[in-house]
Amino acid sequence: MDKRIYEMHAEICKVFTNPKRLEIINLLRDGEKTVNELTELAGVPQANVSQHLTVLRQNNVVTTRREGANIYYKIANPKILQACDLMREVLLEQIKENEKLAKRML
Amino acid sequence: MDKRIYEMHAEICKVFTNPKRLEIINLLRDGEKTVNELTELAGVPQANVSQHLTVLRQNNVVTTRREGANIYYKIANPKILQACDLMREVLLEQIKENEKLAKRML
DNA sequence: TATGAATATTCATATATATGAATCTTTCCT
DNA sequence: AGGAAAGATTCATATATATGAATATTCATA
Repeated sequence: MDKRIYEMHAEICKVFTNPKRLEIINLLRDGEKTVNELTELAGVPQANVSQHLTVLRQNNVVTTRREGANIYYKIANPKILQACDLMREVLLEQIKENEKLAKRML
Repeated sequence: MDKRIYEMHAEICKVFTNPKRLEIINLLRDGEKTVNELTELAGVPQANVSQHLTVLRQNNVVTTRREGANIYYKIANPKILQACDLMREVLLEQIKENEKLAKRML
């Protein structure tokens, strides 16, 4: 059937399993940024930022635009941010649940 | 700051990086199912289904309910399905884009 | 064309993940 | 109590991933 779609889906989700990549994605939330800007904002070595950007680019999560010596990165599809935000909501709800449970333990 | 949230977010996304787990999640879309039902529907060895269900359970992506010898699994939070659906839309849009590009190559 | 700034790639290594095989636990039924 | 069905766990192994270090590429400008 469409087992293939599950494989592709699993593959693209791998992009989101790294905290630094998630931070980069979040930094791009309000529009494009250069590698340098991302490097400074994320506080991670430039080479590492570049490695993560490569992963993001290869999976079409971001697109690029060259302007002189700079390369601007931006989120390719706003739905990606929506999905990330939904997952973050799920996370926060989980945390709240755990807190409730913890209180009941007292 | 909230680096910790990126780590948790990355962690929960690992749940979605396996095609069989995604299939299981999809099988649970319309309501709870037993391990046996999931095993038959997914066409995967029972032990492996159980392994994946453990991952899903540990990450609070599913919840369980015992009824006699059977254990029913269901999706813990509908937002999880929403997020999955959004990512699938992104994927399908990517595929369409690639097809367009391919046609232009002719 | 030489230099510097911006970005990308390669490689090595440590760590994590997926899965089959075997085994164990729980519950039901007689 | 004994056996069968439902589900979980453990272990070993193969494969994938993250990152630092070093190096390479691309572009702008003097």
